[in-house]
Order: sequence, then C-alpha cells, then structure tokens
Amino acid sequence: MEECAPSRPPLGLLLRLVHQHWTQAVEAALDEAGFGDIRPPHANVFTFARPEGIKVSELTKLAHVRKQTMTQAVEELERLGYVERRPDPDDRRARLVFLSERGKGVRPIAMATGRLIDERWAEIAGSQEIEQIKHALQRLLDRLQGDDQTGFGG
Amino acid sequence: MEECAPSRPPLGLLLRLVHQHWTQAVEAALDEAGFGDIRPPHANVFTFARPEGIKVSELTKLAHVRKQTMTQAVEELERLGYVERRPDPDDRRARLVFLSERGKGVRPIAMATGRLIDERWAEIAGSQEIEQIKHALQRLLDRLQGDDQTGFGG
DNA sequence: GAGATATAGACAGGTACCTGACTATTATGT
DNA sequence: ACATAATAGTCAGGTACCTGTCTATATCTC
Repeated sequence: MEECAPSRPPLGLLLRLVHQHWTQAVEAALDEAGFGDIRPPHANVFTFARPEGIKVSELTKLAHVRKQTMTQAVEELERLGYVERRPDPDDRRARLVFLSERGKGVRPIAMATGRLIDERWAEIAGSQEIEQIKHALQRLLDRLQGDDQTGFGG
Repeated sequence: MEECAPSRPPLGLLLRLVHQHWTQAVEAALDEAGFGDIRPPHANVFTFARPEGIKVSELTKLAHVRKQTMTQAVEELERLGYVERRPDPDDRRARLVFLSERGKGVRPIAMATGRLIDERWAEIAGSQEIEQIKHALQRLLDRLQGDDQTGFGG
C-alpha cells in the first residue's frame, strides 16, 4: 500500500466534475422520462411537497438552497402548472405550495430520479463504492459544519 | 454488515454541499493571505502558468472549464495586473498568457491554496478519510467518462 | 401591550459555470 | 494546391447557485 501520490488532483476539482456529471445525469433522466420541462432544481419541490402544503422557507431548509433559488423553482413550476400557491391561513406572511393534479402525477418520477442515478452509478462503479463515497462525504460534512444539516441524519 | 439505509441523502446534494464548503474555504484562505482580489477560478491560471506562456485553450483543458470561463478569469487577472497577454509568434490565432512580476510573487500562495484546504480538512476529518474520498471520486470519474480527464492520472 | 427580535417572502444584483454560433488561422488529405 | 476539418479565440445568452436589503407579519420579553 504505497502512497505514491498523496493528493494530486485538488479535491475541489474532483467534487466539481463529479457534481457536474450528477446534474447532467439527472437532467438526462428527466428528459428520458418525458419531462424535459422539469430541471434538477425543481426535483426538490416534488420530493418535499406535502398534501397539507409547504412553505418556501421550509423547502429551502430541506433542500439546502437559498430562498431566491427555491422561489424561482416554485415560480417556474407554477408557470408550468405543476404546483399552486395559496395563502397560509395560519400565517399571513406565508404562501403554501401545493402540487396540482398534474404535479401529483409527476411526483414519483421526479422523486425517483436521484435514486435512479444512484443505481446507475452503482452499476458502473460498484454499489459499495458509491455508498462509501456517500458515507465519507456525509462524515466530512458533519465535521465541517459541526452538525447534520442534510436533514437525512436519521 | 446490515444495510440499514442504502441511500438516504442523494449523492448530488452531498457533492453540492461539500463543493460549496470547498469553494468558501479557498476564498477565505486567499482572503487571509491578503489577496482578496483573487477568486477561486483565478487560482487555476496561477497553477498552470508557465514561463514560456500558455494559451487559454490549454488552460481550459488543464482546469476542465470552458473557454469563456477561463477567458474571463484571465481578463480579470490582466485587469488586476497579475498576468499579461501577448500574441503567440508561432500561431497567429493564439495569444499567450504570462505572469507579470506581480503575478509571479503571488503564484506560490495561489498554487498552495488547494493543498492548504486539503491539509485543514485532513486535520478535522482525518487525512486517510480525505485521501479515500479523493481516490473514490477519481475512480468514479474515470468510470463515468471512460478515461482519465483530470490530467492528474500520474 | 409596546418594543425588540425573528421569520416569510420579494426585489436587486453578482458569480462561476454552461451552451451555441461565429471569425480567423492552421493542419490535413488527396 | 486546394477543399476540408480542426483549433484559437470572441460574442451573445442561459442556469443554478449566491449575497444583501427591504416590508409585512409573528413571536417573544418585560
């Protein structure tokens, strides 16, 4: 086990390139499934939507993006007819996001996309390899931010 | 070895969050070193610059970004006085990028930034953990693109 | 119940990457 | 040598994130 090269490619480059692959894979998968108008950032909305409705601010916490990013995704989905926004009866500042009928139909596909890519990558790189990467990244994140912020810690 | 949770946090989310941490760490390190005007994408230029000059198109291959991204980085560095561009005597289409005196002074710091972050992360998460992530990501990339495209393949 | 603070969302603007189309020049193949 | 293809670089435009500021409403404290 000689360590011939302790740190040749900067970690940042590897992260960027793999992340790019991931995004492109998600996009291609949505396209294949016939939902070319749904883009990766929209998938979060489908994943976390609830029948009782959900606030944009809650979505931002779950998906770990900023308000503006999530707002834009919701607005686009609203324009495309996949979601509706209605005032929150319990909080006059807030508007709740609901899936439309059309949105409910798409949900399983949009939610499954991430898992689909996981599986494809497991096929080409080995599923334990992928799991190992995930666990390692998760541990690294936990140490970097001192606490589980992915909301998937359970 | 029970697999209690085969794939809870989508890999894409982990990659995005860790990459964000990385970028912020690089930015903070450059800032600490007193080079607040140098931003992460500029670091590549310093890393790959050569005394004989280098074409933007070569830089794009080494850093794995597109022409426009690299061109912008070079233009900004030119405006800041860190690099100069001169016509390539051997190819009238091309312009060669050279480090200015000022740029040469900054080079060690800009080049070292990635390694510095590596070391800091190794301290908080364990150096073998970091190495393991790098190797795993590298293997994954190789399998995804069928070939080593990082230019660090050894 | 008045005042400080936190939260929901809107608005304006920036960054680091991407794509595609275009011109000028160089390399290639017959 | 001449048509074709590849390459260097520019221009125009798009995406998915980010930051900071601002208003309206809620909550918490005294």
